[in-house]
Amino acid sequence: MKEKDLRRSLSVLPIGTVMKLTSLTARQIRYYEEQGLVSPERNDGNRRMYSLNDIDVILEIKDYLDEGLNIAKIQEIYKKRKEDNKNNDTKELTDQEARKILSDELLNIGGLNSHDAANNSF
Amino acid sequence: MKEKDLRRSLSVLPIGTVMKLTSLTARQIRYYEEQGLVSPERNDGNRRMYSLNDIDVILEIKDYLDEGLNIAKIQEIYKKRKEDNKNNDTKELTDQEARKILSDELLNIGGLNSHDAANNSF
DNA sequence: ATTTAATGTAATAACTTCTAACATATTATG
DNA sequence: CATAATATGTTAGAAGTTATTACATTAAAT
Repeated sequence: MKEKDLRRSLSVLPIGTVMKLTSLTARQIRYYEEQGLVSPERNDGNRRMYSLNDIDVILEIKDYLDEGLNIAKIQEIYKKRKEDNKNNDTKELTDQEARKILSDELLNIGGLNSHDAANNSF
Repeated sequence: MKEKDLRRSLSVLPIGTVMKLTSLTARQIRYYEEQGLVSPERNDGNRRMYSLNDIDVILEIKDYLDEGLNIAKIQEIYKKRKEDNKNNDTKELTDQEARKILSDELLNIGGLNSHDAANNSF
């Protein structure tokens, strides 16, 4: 399920959309970024562009805050989570996976646009 | 597979994103709309907002044009397709489906925002 | 009583999109 | 061939959206 991951990490949503999807204000969303909890990409005009993964993170932050955690605690959670992932990333990448990745890279030279992009369902 | 359909029909992408994703100009994208081939929603500020389904349609239009079809032909294709769907929509909705829909409606009172929305993966 | 944390608000600049109109290039048709 | 139609380009001005920065405010912690 590689394409799904791709989809979910495409940065295509402007902050206004994120506001609607999360019921947060722009101020809040930017503040969480300021605190290192999200890192949206920027388009050529310096506008923040969010991915579905970003949305998930933001909704999670919202939940934690609703539960009474403060930003500092949430930062700890994410730091810990990142370390846990480190202990997986290196192990996960082997054999079949490596072949798959190589193959994907070869197939995707030229970027998102060939006709196949359509059938990727985005 | 109801949530996926929901996701795919959420109108959250501004035209700039659609341009990047399709390699088309704003002029082209608006022209296809003018010709009745796509119907993006509008946000409160009258900006077009596209869904993933819209993107698929637009990419399909692009393909047809590349293959040498003109807009008129493409319009016919979509008209025919719409009629075919009519002969399914009424048949498809039965039994299990109906129960599922009812249940979904009950669970979703209040809209997109409750905590569950996060776990819906958007 | 203060400080800190999270969010609100305001101002200004820059970016993005909208509509409408006219231009152009390519294809179709008499 | 000449003309009409199709698809797209370009431009201009208005309006919507987002960015940054700074100051204000409310609630919680010390």
